[in-house]
Amino acid sequence: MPAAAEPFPSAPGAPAFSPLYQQIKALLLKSLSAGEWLPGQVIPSEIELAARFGVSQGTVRKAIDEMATENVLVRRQGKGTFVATHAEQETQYRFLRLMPDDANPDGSPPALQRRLLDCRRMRAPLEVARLLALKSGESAVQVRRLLLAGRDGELRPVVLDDLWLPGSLFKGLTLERMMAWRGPLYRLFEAEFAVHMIRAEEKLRAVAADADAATVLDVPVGTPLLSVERLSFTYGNRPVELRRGLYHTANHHYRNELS
Amino acid sequence: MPAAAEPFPSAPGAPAFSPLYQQIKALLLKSLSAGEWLPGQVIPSEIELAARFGVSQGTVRKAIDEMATENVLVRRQGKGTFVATHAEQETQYRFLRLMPDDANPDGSPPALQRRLLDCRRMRAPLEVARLLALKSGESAVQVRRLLLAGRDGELRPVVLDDLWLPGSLFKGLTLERMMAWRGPLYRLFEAEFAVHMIRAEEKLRAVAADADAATVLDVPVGTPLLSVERLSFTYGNRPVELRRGLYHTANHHYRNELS
DNA sequence: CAGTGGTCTAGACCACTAG
DNA sequence: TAGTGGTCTAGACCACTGA
Repeated sequence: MPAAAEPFPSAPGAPAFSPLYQQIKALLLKSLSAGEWLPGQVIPSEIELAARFGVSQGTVRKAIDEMATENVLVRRQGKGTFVATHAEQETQYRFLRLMPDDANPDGSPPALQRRLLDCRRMRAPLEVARLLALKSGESAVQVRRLLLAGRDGELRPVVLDDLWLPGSLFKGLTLERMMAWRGPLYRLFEAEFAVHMIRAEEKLRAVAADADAATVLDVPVGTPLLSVERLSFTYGNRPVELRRGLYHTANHHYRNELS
Repeated sequence: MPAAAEPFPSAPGAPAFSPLYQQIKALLLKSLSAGEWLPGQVIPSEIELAARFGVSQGTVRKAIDEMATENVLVRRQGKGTFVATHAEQETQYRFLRLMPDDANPDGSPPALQRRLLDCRRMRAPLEVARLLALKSGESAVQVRRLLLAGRDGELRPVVLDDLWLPGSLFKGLTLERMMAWRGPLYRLFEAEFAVHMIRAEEKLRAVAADADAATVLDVPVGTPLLSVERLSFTYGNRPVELRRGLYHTANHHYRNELS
């Protein structure tokens, strides 16, 4: 048995009186945000972690259990515990709650096509800077894109998204880079910019399509659209993306579960 | 120690090969739906339950843990484990995600007033019967009500709700009964009709206000409204309420968390 | 087959609540 | 003080994966 770390008689920088498994959880999150284990990769086994931290396997297990229910880690029996990613095909878009009206619950993924419209760097607008916790004057990357659904072979626009990202974190991000990418944008962000979205808060509203949105979404001006304002966070509750989506909900809806 | 039940070598009606704690969970749910413990009441201690079911405390604990994260039970250290209810003031409306735009996250409750508009019994419309799993021709109760928010002392309508309930479950439900009730409707349903909503599925859309909704909500015809269609379930995944809400989202929004 | 997570147990001690 | 849930441990065995 290695000369494992002390069971934290007085934890380093931690709240000092939190349960052991919470301290373990914090340490695991630290390793995750430090990039010790990348999205999609296995983390060490429970036994190894228990030895490393000098606690019992049960305590490590409880820490991992919580992180698994938070969708930060994914357990796979017989294989190991993995860092959650936005790459898995089962949940094509992990954060997109849009469903076709005719889909059976928990059925097939929406199967959407993406069309990138714009990507530019700018000084972050005041509101964007505030929500992303940027200093005034810092740069932001703005991306505009469209999602289209196949309707009897013909594609119809369904979602118009405007994204703002902290310029400092997304240095090499260009339209070309995104156009060449297959798969979810969040996966690109993980792979190329080491920015991993783990949580998001959304505010939903009904709004009327303005001239701009109406043109892009191919609907009459004034059409009711579902406005979805999303603030996404990475490890440590750091906001790293602001997104405003306009959903045309004629043949789709936003699905939610309450309990 | 009582002559506790066998550890279910071959479970009675259960899936037979599920983990013990899942069987315990099923048994607890059976007791809950049978009304052995009512919303707001304490259930027996973990030690008692362990004895009753003939398993270890840890196994009961794991069953209760899951039911607590599903918001079916609520643990309170030092006091016991309680059946969840819609009565608690902290979560005034447990299933209502509406928030004032100016509220700080996780802040004060919306503080809404209720105005009941209508309550009638009828043969369930086809679509309602289908979603509530009623036989054709069965009766349903329809309720229409308004929620209003205080805007500088003056009340403005924010939500128009239409509810459909299975007539067989809500025999004595009248407009007068509801008007006399203080507190959430779901609490009334628990207390008077033994119907406890534990889970719901919602479908959200943006729609234009028709003449009817426009009048009641005091907005121009065509105003974009957030349509929230909710199907609520009680124990055993039994659908017991269909609700269609129209939210005026000029000064409020629907808040959601993703992970 | 070895290694992983998943289940289950038994027992110790802590933290909180209430009489 | 007694009773509750909360934490932590150590060890046994099972179920699944992949070489």
